[in-house]
Amino acid sequence: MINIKEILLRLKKEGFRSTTIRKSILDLFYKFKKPLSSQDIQKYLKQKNIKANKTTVYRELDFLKNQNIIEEFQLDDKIKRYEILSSHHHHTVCIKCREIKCIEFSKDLESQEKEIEKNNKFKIINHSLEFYGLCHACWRAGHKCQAVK
Amino acid sequence: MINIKEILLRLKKEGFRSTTIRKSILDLFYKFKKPLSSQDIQKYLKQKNIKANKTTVYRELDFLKNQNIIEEFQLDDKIKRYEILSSHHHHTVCIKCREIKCIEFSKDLESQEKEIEKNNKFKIINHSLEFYGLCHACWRAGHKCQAVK
DNA sequence: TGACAAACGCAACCCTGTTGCATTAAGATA
DNA sequence: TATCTTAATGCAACAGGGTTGCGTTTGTCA
Repeated sequence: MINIKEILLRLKKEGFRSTTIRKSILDLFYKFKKPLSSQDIQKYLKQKNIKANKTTVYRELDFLKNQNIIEEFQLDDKIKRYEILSSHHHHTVCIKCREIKCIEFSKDLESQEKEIEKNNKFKIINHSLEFYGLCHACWRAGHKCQAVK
Repeated sequence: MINIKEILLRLKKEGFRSTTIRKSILDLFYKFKKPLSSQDIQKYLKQKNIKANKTTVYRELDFLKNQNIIEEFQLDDKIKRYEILSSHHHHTVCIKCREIKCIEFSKDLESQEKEIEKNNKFKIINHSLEFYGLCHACWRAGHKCQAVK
């Protein structure tokens, strides 16, 4: 995984600038190592006393996506989330506290995908696979108070 | 798969009514046999000259979901989609024309899920798995004009 | 046929995300 | 270091999916 300096250098070579907001957003992705939404980022920047208009954040995320630095994906809500572009992986999502984690998932679906392509005359380019359930804390809490939405 | 009459009878027993809009929306799900969004339904109802306010459609979808008649899911956009609650399955989504199809997918992920649960201290309740790519028509068109977003 | 609550329509609203345009500032060049 | 170009930013207004409050309509049952 390349670091922030390398990213900024690469961008500089292509005529893009190294700004406070750009650096801070990259910092957040490297610090949290988990999917972040525009709202997450706006919140964290505010905490760090970095002023950034929401438009700027949306545009920066779009920019980083187009530069293949981060990737965008969707969970079971209407919020776009982003994370540093890395090897293909999946997520667990707690349906109670909404904690999202990246997980290892060795099993590849390649042979299945070939079959699907054949049976459905469909060229698969990528797939999304997310697991919804309860994180450890919510699972234990659930045992006590039972009600889980 | 139970039919519309049975559904309406069950609802009636629980004190819910059999209205034009409710019947029409169920008709659409049975007719199209594929995921529908609120917008899809509003469009089709209009075509059939059935007046239905968008609020009513949203509320009816929510109602049918709560009655475990349809289920809600999310793809890679901000639109909620619904389909008749049936056996667990997955979808192919054409990234060009946005055609969505339900597919057979025999391979179950159970053993993988057990491993994920153990490794991540996470209780899996369900998962989503969708395949994105090109349908037959778009794939062929792509061969001619090449550019695929 | 009247009464009651489920179903409905309408307007106003919320939230995530986008667009147009004027302003600011990074960083290359003189 | 001053100047210049244009990437980056802020602001206001907007777009689209979805929700809420509330008054009205209508299905159903006694």
